[in-house]
Amino acid sequence: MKPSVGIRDVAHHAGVSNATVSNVLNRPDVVAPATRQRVLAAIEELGFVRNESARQLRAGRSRVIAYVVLDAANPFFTDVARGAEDAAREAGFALFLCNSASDAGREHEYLELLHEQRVEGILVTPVDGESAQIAERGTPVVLVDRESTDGTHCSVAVDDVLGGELAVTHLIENGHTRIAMVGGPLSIQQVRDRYEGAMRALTNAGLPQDALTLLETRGLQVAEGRGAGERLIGLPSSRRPTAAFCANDLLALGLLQSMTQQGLKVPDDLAVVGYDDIEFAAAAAVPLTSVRQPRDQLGRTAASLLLAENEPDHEHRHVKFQPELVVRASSAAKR
Amino acid sequence: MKPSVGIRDVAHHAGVSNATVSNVLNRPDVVAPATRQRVLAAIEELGFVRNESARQLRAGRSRVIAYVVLDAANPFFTDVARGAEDAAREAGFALFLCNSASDAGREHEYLELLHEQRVEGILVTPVDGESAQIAERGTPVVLVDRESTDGTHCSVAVDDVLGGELAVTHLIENGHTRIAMVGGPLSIQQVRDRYEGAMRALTNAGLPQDALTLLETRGLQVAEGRGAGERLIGLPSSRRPTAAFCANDLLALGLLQSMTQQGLKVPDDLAVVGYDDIEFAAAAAVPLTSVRQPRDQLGRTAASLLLAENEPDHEHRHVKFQPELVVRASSAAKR
DNA sequence: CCTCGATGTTGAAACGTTTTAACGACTGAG
DNA sequence: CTCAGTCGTTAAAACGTTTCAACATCGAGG
Repeated sequence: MKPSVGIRDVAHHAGVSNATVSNVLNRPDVVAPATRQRVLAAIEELGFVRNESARQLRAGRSRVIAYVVLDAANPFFTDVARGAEDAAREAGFALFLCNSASDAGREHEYLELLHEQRVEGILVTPVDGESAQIAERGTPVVLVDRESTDGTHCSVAVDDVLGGELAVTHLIENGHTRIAMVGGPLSIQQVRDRYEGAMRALTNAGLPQDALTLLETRGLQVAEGRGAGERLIGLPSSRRPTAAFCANDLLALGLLQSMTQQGLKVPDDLAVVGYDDIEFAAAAAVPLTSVRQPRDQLGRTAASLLLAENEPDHEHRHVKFQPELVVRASSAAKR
Repeated sequence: MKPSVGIRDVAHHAGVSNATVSNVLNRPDVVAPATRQRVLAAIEELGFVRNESARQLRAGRSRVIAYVVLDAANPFFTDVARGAEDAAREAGFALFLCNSASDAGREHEYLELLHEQRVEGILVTPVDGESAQIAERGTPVVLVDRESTDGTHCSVAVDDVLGGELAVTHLIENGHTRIAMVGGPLSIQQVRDRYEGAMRALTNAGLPQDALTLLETRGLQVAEGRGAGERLIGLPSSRRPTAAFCANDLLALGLLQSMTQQGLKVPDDLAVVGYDDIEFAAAAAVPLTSVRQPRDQLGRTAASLLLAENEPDHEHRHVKFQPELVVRASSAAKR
């Protein structure tokens, strides 16, 4: 471990004061070119690396924002993150990604750490409905892909109820009257909303509530989708739904996989609709019908709102985007 | 903006000294239960959040490590990250993810920032071959999925040459003698190594070097795979390769997509082998033959090596795992 | 009654920056 | 020759913690 060269070592080595070195680092224009050269040379020679902790402690501001993501393995979130990063970077900030992996405990730990780090702001797609966890602690927080219930934060969301409605309406129009909704746990708001939308579609079409069966999963990963598929296959074909609406594309892909594995045809034996329209949806075994969300915009907007929080007369805003149904082979009309 | 309550406010409010508050935070056992309660109450009441910058400045250590990833949208890397995070968390560290998005500039910026932040250590899957960028700057660095050329860092890698060899040998055994290698840019070492392995397979089989055509792409994303597919389709079928080895699964999925879109059959018109065996490979339009890497272990091992760097008598180590071919429908034997 | 060790608490000195007000040296105008 | 204004540089005071040696207090053992 090197004895850690500091700004004063550089100063001494270049024959100037600490203040001048600091100026070279932060306001290069204010220091005479000759001196600047000398200082830069010293920095280079000593291998000086500015200590961000000290800088931040004194200067009071940080140069990073963070995004606590629900599941880093879900391409939907990495796409959102990408949008957020682009916006952040344009404003001169770096973005750190944290993965809560749908675990409320982890989420809490990360949020706590980020608050302590005094990052400039935090984006978060929370695990559970209670945004109580996400209390105001001095650092601006923006909710992503989730509407702020109590108005204590800005939020950027997509109308998930509408999304669910679009999906199931589409299935109904294709002649399905026995439909499964695959998703869970219901503690995740996105799942609840999409379910609600699905029910609304039934009502609109004059179908009974029990036309839709909820097949609750423990998570939103591919493996859970496969599990749901096995449960579906286990049903006698007379009672088996003819269509499934999945709360996200990972579930849908898993479902698809177990169907083809068991020799059932999609969409003939089971029509499938996913959610998010991730890039892999189009490349799936059967190209997946899905509800598309404006991922990039979601991220960009979230970052913008976050960075606007420091403005003097800030009012919390709630932006809501509209989803869009993308029809592909997995939900072709019933014969 | 709250006037930011500090440790001394808490101390004053609880009628103790700063030192005691600090003790409550860091060595709860050393302070009398009654006092501890009083301090905790004060913390709660004032909404105190410890300032990590100050803590780190004084204490000299950080509680986070970071992973600078080549492409956060590639599930391969998020899986590696997951392994690294698990290992880190077991050792009491948090993991921050940074996305270089295959951009050397971004990578450099993130590394610089992380050095300045004095994180406990950095994992990185570097963009280009020159690990010169990743100079020693006082913070331990471990190379992930890339072998350290000059031995200045620990590294954890998978034998990519062998992987390429496995893939192409498999194709040759299935009767293919006109093979395309899809991948790029060649500045990425993984691509070069896999290419080298592919060539070696030719040699082993006694095939001429020109049995393998390199179809260089600008990146390793799905879209690039689609592009490569279009280029392949443009060839007269007499000269078109009968098999393609893709440098990763994203490319393979894109390739697959453009094939089916143009009505070409996989594997009949074109056999396809991918690399990484990401979860989506098995769920693809045609289940993808792929070279599997031990993603989770890669991450776990990398984190372990990183955390071991602080040991007094540390020697840089280079761990190399073996890849494994997973055969699926996309490369079924030639008729 | 004195001494000793154990137990809790504390004052003050760091940690490495940024920032502010002040300083001296010039320059050109009056 | 003075004065005002620039320009470049600097000393010193923060920023909010952790840590360390020192200090009370108290009960037990002699």
